[in-house]
Amino acid sequence: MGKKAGYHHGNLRAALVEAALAILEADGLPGLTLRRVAAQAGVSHAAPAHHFPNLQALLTALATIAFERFTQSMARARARAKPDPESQVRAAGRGYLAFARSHPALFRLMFSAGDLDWQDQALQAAGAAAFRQLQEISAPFADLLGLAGETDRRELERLIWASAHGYAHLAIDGKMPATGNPPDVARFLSKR
Amino acid sequence: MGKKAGYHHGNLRAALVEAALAILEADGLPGLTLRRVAAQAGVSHAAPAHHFPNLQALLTALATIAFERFTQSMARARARAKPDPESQVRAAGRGYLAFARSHPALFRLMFSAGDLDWQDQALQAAGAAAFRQLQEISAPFADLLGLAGETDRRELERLIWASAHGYAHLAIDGKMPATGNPPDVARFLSKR
DNA sequence: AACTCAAACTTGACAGTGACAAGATTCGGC
DNA sequence: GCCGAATCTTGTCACTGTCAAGTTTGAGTT
Repeated sequence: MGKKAGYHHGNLRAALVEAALAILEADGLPGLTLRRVAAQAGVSHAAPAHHFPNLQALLTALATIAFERFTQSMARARARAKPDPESQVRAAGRGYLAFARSHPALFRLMFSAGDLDWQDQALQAAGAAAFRQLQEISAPFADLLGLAGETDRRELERLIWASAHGYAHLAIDGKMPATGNPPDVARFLSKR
Repeated sequence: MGKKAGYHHGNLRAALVEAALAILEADGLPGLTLRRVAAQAGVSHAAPAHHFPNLQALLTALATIAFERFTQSMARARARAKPDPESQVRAAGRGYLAFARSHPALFRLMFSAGDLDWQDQALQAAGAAAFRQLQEISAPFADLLGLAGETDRRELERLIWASAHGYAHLAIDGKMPATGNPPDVARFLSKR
């Protein structure tokens, strides 16, 4: 509905983000330059400056979107799974990995060192929402394991996050199988 | 002795690597440029080309050294620890994390996506040696857990690697506590 | 309905990057 | 002692992000 109207002037910001996402999918992070983004959006090389003061700001906007989709990927997987703690942990892990595998460049961007502005409110919120998914599946699982102490529960949370994150990272770097499920933390931790 | 002799002509390759390591520690990956490396080594901007055909080759050499030090970090930690499987797993995890925390830029470089030439023999060897450390601690621990099937043993190996890797990555990104130990996989897996 | 003015966009420039092409230099082997 | 070849320098190119100016456009006010 009509938000696309007006090109010479229009909703450039959204067009830039869309163009950047397309380039990212096609050529990865190194292929993403402000000038290419501008060109693909049909504007001059300095046009983005009015919507994003610098490259980091554009990357931050992209990462924010990425975190939102990432959260959705975990939420979708969880919704399809059974509600018991073990299944939920497994599902979140699959959602984590699925996003990384289908959008490796976005995933790398989300966790790239200094390229992002973590002072940005929207990015912080999107990141926190993603982390909340992990807290939501971790707590019931800690109960199942009978972990009472806060320290133990936090440690379990970190272990679940770290293993999912590490596996995803190694997988998109070709160090883990390109298909198949991640190691089943839930099974290893609960059985026996 | 005296390998340093001769400067106008000399052992430039080693000097370049040393300069690059210094810059990496000081300013991180984005601060590392061929021209700065050349300047710090006291040669012209095009001098590195004869020793490293392109930037990727230099980064690959750096990553190779990084993997060697990384392996040593794990080996040192293991040597200081008791020989039982649990302690060895814990120690390797600490060594993994210790290296990442004290050389974050090198660690990131080692696992940076397309910046490295994994066809390079030296890099492959150094990477394999590091991975071997994980296999060495994983096998006895699998025995301890009574895992017989090859699939299960491989899955455990991957879980240990992934959790160590993920925690290290998240730690140097500020998403995990800056000090303290990683989650104790060995304890979670064996107790109860 | 005309006018103003700020926002959006363009053009142009600058320092810095990696890579390449030629030249200059210096060392090692005969 | 001298010649060839490896090493290093100088110069240049296309490309990058960022800034400083101009130019266009559209929305709000009177």
